[in-house]
Amino acid sequence: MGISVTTGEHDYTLDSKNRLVVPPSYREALLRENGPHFWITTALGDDPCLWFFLPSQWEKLLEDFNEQTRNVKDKTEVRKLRSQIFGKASPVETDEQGRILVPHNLKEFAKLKKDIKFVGMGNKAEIWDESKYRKFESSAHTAMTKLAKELDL
Amino acid sequence: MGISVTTGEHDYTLDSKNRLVVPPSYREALLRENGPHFWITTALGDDPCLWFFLPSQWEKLLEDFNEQTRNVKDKTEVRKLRSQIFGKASPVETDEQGRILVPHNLKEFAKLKKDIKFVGMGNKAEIWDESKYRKFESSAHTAMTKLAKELDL
DNA sequence: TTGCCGTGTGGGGAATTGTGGGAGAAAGTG
DNA sequence: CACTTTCTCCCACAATTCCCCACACGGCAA
Repeated sequence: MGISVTTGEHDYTLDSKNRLVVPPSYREALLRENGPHFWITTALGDDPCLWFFLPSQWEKLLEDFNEQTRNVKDKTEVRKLRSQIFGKASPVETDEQGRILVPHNLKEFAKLKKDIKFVGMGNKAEIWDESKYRKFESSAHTAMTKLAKELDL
Repeated sequence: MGISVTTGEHDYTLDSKNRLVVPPSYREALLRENGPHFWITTALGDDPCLWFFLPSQWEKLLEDFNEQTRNVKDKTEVRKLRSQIFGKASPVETDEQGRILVPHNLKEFAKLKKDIKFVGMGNKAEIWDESKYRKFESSAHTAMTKLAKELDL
């Protein structure tokens, strides 16, 4: 399946009505999947960004989650995790101009201002406030440089 | 099977007459199911919140309950659980503005004040007092971060 | 060049949604 | 019985959301 679709950086602006353009390649991919809508949610790690999925990518995430939590004995823990995944996620459709509406709580979570980075990651996309992304990128770069030295590549 | 309906966080206020708005997507789902009403009851486990169901979700809960308690030896415990879930359950209809009336005992159980979080969980929704939910959320988030690393998401 | 199309950005206005309150009906109380 | 309280069915209204339309810009083909 086309990993080529979900790569690359895209610069957009979040307007006063919280609308955000989805890259054309994603819209085409949605059509190819006959999907009804995208999925958007908070990042599950430590990064203050949002995750954005095609239907197939979202299904995959759910499968992985079910797989991983299948043999957890204490189901209250699993319920907590469910609340993180489902509780934050929203299905989003594009308008005629190819824009989605970013839910308030997600905009809040990722501290999105006006300038937005849309970053393809293969199995998902990430949505970043542009200034936050620059900081993250540079720190990621130094960490990577460090690792590169140790790896003797 | 539209799991897509019951997701996301929704902020509402419980008014002086114990009325609470149901998110529009749930109302639409009820119409699609030709259902007469929603179901509301106390949560199982330790969480001081309410559970809220579409008719189809309620049916599913019934089945799952019977299924999973079939080979429990101590039937007294099963009866207690059953009365906990089904005994306190109420069918609830929306008024013209899309609000349900929260039963006294349930409001009491979940310690609901004014600010309410309505949280979709895929197979149900949870109704939380907003301040209680914030605490629960932070503990859930750390658990999720841990899992995210293990899952390599 | 000129015209056309896809794309990104903005805005107006109608429709929906969320919140509150009033008046009468029903139910509980002395 | 009278009287108070609680419900229930309305109505009102502000805020938000949704559905269009407008337009600038750039690539591309005739």
